[in-house]
Amino acid sequence: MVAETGPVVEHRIPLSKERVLRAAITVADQGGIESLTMRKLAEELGVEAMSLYHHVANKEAVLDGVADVIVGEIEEAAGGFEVPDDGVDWQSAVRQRILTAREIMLRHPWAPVVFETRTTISPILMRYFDTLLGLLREGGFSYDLAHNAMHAMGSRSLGFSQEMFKPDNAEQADEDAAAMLEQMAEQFPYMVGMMMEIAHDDPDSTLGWCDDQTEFGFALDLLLDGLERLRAKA
Amino acid sequence: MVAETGPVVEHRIPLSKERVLRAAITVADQGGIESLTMRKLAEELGVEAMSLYHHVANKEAVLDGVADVIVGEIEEAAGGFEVPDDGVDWQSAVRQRILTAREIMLRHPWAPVVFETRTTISPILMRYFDTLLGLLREGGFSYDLAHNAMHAMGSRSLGFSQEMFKPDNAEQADEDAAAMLEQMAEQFPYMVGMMMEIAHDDPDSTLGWCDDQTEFGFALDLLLDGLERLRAKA
DNA sequence: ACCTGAACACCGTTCAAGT
DNA sequence: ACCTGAACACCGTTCAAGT
Repeated sequence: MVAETGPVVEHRIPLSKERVLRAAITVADQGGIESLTMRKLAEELGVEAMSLYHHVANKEAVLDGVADVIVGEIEEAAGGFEVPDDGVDWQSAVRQRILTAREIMLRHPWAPVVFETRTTISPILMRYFDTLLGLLREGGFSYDLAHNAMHAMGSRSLGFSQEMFKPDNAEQADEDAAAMLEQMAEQFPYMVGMMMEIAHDDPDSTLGWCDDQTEFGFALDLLLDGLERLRAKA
Repeated sequence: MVAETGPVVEHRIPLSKERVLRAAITVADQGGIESLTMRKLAEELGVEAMSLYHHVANKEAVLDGVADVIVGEIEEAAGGFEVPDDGVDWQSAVRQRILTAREIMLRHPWAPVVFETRTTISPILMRYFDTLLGLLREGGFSYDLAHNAMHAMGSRSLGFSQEMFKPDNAEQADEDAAAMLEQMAEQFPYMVGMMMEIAHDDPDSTLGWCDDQTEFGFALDLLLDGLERLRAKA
């Protein structure tokens, strides 16, 4: 009883939806999204799993909330979701906004699967898309072309890289790539040819791990340049 | 004992990895990927869950196998993964191959999440990408530009649509959209403006449900046209 | 009011045992 | 050899009970 007043006070920070969502992001950042269980989340908060249900309806609500917090991080990093109403260079404005979103997503590599599994679009996420659409409109797009543009950007507009080859282990990827070079030249001639040329041009490059930032920028600008051409032509 | 010879024979079709994977695809097609559990899969095969482990190492191996079967379906639909070695119109060849992949993916809407959660690239999937790369090379791409092109296409090269707005319930989406039009004009001005124009131009269109095929084609051709421009300039 | 212990219905998977 | 029953360690979630 005597020693209880000290440390016990720390445990008395009351639970709240805010704290639960923040803790969920911490757990996912540290152990990946598959490590985010209600029990683990409770442990992170020094509480029993069942206590969480007084602040969130269920696990889906946790994931909904986590997605919203992340959009909030994007909004903060972007300095708000404002749409300047004249003299916008739409292309650099859209590029900047998407690259900001990407920065946040890089901090939370598990975030894309959370967004992809949401079944409704929350108000703040809708606000993100509305202002992105606004940048296109104020930049001279018709609604029809802007509509097509939003679909063409797809999840890339939230900073998702959409890569098919994304090893979670770069060393393993390099080993795999090296094994391919040795054994599979006749099975995958073009892949092997490409890797050999990359290795020749830049001997220090890792074979299995491309420069994500460069590749993301290439794809984004390819889209934006194509859209600008269509806008100017219309 | 007397009546056993008849129906029992049906149950004697021996289990095999092939049958397990086919059944897994059937279960996922019918109930979605979240309904694919080892117990459900066993039930589909008229067997106990534990029997599956004599033919597949674990659930991850089931998902690996399912992904391979789907790439096999693409290969069959494409008439093989050949790369004609001269006189290729790369743009229509690549477009055709990707649209074929998309046809298969539309039959298995759950497939993208299966591919996205694989941690290794299987030989047949590598073969798909190798021949796609081959189409670019034979169409006049440098390895460097072809490399960038593969990254820019990303998961779209397997027919994934990468849409952010994909309601699993079109009616619900329409209700949501209608609610937005009424209540949220000042909160999402550009979205509301876009929807009102679409509704005006095509009064029969559902607000929440766009023409996926048109949107996919628009995005794909935007990419392919941009790549052709870069190829011709180089 | 906020938190909890025990329990339930599900998972994937192991193991020893059946034919 | 192929299949199974019982069990284990995990899930998300409910409910009645505690303070």
